[in-house]
Amino acid sequence: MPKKNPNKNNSVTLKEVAAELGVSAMTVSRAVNNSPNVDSKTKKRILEKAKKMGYTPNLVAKSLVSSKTYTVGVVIPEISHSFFPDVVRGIEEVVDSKAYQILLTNTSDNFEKEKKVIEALKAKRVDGMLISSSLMTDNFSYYKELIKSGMPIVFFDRCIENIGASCIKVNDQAASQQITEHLINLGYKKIGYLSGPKKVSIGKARFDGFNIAMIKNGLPVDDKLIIENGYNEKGGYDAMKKLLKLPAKDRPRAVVAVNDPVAFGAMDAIKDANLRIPEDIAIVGFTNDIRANLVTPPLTTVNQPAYELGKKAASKLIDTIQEKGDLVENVELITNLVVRESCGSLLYK
Amino acid sequence: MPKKNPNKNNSVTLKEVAAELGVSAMTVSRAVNNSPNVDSKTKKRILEKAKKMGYTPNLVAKSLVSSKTYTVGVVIPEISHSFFPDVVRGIEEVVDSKAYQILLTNTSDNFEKEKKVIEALKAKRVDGMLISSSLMTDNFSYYKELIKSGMPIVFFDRCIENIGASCIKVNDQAASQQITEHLINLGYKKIGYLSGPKKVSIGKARFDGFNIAMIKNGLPVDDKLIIENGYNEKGGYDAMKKLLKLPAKDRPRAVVAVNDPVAFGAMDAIKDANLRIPEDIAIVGFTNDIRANLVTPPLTTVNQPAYELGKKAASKLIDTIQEKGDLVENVELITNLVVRESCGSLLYK
DNA sequence: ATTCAAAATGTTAACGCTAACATTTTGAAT
DNA sequence: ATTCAAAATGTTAGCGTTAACATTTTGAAT
Repeated sequence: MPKKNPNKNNSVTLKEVAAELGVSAMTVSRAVNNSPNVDSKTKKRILEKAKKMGYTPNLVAKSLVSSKTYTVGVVIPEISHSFFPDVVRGIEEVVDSKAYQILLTNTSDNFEKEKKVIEALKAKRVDGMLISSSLMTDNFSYYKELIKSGMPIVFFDRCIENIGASCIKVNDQAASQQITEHLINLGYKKIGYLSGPKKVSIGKARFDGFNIAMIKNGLPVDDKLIIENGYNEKGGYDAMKKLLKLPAKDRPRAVVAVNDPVAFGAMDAIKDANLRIPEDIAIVGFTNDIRANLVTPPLTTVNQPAYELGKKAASKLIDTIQEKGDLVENVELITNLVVRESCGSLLYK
Repeated sequence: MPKKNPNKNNSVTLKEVAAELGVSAMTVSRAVNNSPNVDSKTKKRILEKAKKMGYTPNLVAKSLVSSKTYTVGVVIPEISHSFFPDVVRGIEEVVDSKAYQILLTNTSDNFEKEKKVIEALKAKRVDGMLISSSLMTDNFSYYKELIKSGMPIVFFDRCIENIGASCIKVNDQAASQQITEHLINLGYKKIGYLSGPKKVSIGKARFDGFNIAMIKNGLPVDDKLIIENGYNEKGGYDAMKKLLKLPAKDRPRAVVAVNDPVAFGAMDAIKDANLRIPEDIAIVGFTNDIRANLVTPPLTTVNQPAYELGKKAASKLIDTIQEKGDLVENVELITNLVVRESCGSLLYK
């Protein structure tokens, strides 16, 4: 068992390779970094010796010199469902191709934790951050300062717009309006809305879209039919339960959910109440979660290109880090309505 | 627009705070690190000034001194499906509670990329690594050297056992045997197997379990009914297609898939061939993917506690890093058979 | 007032690397 | 053989921090 000082790693340094060969550390540095002006024989000797000694460059030291870590922070509100993993896959792919890596952090939709992890990422001197924020709309100062400090930031999906950072997202409001109008066109009039917290960007945008659709079509927006809760299955289940407690005649005939997990939870609540989807209550979601076409009945939803969103956000961040192109940009990726069975229809009956 | 040198970050240093206050950098260091022997008034002055100046400690420099990064590398073969995101959630939770963060890397099940990312993680001087390896069973030397170098490693799910690193996984072989015997007990005799590459630990273990079950029950293992392919939906689809090309009388009456995604792909292939599950071909999986109870028919599978597996692996790694407890340990988490409808039954017909 | 240990603060060097500059070596042209 | 620019190699200092040791200040006990 090789003894070792617990606080010191025992890895080989440039200097040790240099000493072994009787050259200077600088020459070794040049050799391992493919710098010019190194004799090819010297280089060969050095690389061989370095390999034999198990030399691995110390990027911590290198970062201290260069002020670059080739690491980007990724801040997401949850890891498990299908949307964020797909986004992360897109991010990873782009970032890896540019020789960066990602420090992944999860905020559990908690702004205090969000601030905490961002401070940690700052301390670790990431070259930039990709953030899907759980931030309240009334507290931008934190991010304004972060951006002012020069940290490259790209928001994605849950954006804070127009405070100096780029934003990659989908046309939440328009898509939400579109799917609501789809229900309206199918003949539904009494439509409820299962919202996430409206202080989150997507919460507000999607709710606005719902409202616009209703108003534009002369339908009443009934506050009793709008329930705000979390962005996950449990949030949807509990919200729907509340709607179902209303007297039958007051209940919505159709429901728009802020995202698919909420819709799934709501569907469970509807089934638990022994009601049928869509015959008793129709429902639509937003995300096109991996489960959307598997639930019973399959969920009508808005397809959000998660993987592409991740790729685009990562490209934009790396461009920002490398100061290429227009620095600040708001990008809206295209969504499309995916009509399945959960929305049913009131026509031709 | 604040001008800045692209290669220098403009963050405030200890020394700058010190100069501003006319004290030494060391005193500032002590103040911000809560070291003893700092006058409480001095400390207060320093902390206030540091805050006002926007000081954030530079962990890169700190790491260079301490040889600790409070970062662990996580190496997984894919990001998108339900199993690994759940594992990562477990990892993140534990690691965060100990003030570590994770550098997440994706190998796409490619051993060359696996080596590449591990080299990058070494260069970044992570304090340890959590690895789910796509490694060939005949090439342990790479990992043996990595472990010998003193890098704390914990394998999870796809382990390389008994080469000096801990391993957290489920009882793959026994569980695979159990689910195969479940099929046998339901009356199936002609059973096929959709395998992942057997050079991956779980590939071999699960296949062994299948074989043991067959042999123990006096059933023939027919090589033509065993197809090896990838661990994902497409792998399962293509593998099943091959089985379906057999003359009807040679086809398996039931199929064991190495994991749920492979089972999902196979189910699509079966449906595309206009056959019924389980009436024409029964099928079982392994994982208890989030989709397993949603597909039609719901998939009989082995529940693998992904989140707990992630938590356990992370705890073990941090214990190893901090040199607590027995260093090397093989842990098998408990699985349970989840019987749904895809396995059907040949009994009482 | 003096003493002196404890508390507070300061100085130096080192972590591993590379930019910037300095020196030595090489080898083609005379 | 000498010259001298180009190529190869070396030296120094600094990135931001802290461990280890050095010095100064404090204040209770005399």
